[in-house]
Amino acid sequence: MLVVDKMSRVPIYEQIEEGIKREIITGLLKERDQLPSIRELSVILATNPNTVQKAFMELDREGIIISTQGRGCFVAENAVEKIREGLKTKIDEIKELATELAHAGIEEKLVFDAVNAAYKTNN
Amino acid sequence: MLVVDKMSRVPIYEQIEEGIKREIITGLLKERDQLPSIRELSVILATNPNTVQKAFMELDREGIIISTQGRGCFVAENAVEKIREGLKTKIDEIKELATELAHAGIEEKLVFDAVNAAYKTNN
DNA sequence: ATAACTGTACTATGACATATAGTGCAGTCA
DNA sequence: TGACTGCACTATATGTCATAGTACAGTTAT
Repeated sequence: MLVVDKMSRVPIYEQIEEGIKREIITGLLKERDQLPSIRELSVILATNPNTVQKAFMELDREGIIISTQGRGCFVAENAVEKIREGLKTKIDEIKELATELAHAGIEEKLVFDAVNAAYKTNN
Repeated sequence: MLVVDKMSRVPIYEQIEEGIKREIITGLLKERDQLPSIRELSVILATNPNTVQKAFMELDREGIIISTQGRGCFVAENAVEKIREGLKTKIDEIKELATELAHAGIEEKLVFDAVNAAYKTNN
């Protein structure tokens, strides 16, 4: 279920983006599926339509959803692949964090364990 | 050498914080060393003294530096340890990122390789 | 004591991002 | 035609960040 945390420091529109991506990745939303309308989702999430629109515009720009005036928004054909490509930048983020930890003298094993734990509990 | 990127989305005061921490971790700044004064550093970095002050206040709050009125700011006795403690939260960040990658079906090996590369180039 | 340095504490301002509110227009479809 | 859709605006409020300036208090060397 898609939820947003208004207390979070990460912008609501980004939370919506990530939430949609997650639902697509987990298969809760399938390719070609229709998304709830902007107005509808804004009611569900208790946010402003403009905020949802911003999230959808970004997803459209990334080619993850296709929005057409009058019809609605749909999950793109190759959405999963697109999301996976985007996620690879997260590997760079991990690399950056790992570099800091290496500098700080944190043992590599601790980092490996963390990664392993993440993968063990999500298969 | 401590530098700040004014174009970055990460606040200058945070960049200064991280920069000081890095200089301490790498041994460029040793415990009990005196830091440049707020005004001096603001000139070096071409920023506002208030921005440097904000960074120093935070570092003082974390117990990484000791600032005393009239004397200056000094690297705390156990600064390295304090920084290392703080860095362990970065492991959690890695864990979170790895979880997303796991969900997305990115192979664990790619993540391991990234971590390994980070450690290989920083020993 | 004085001067010159320190950190610290304010106020004020501007820039910017985020979120909200409201209105209107154009496309789609039953 | 009517009810929905996305989309494009303007306007406003808020919060964070950075800058600018002033002032005060503590330390140190002279």
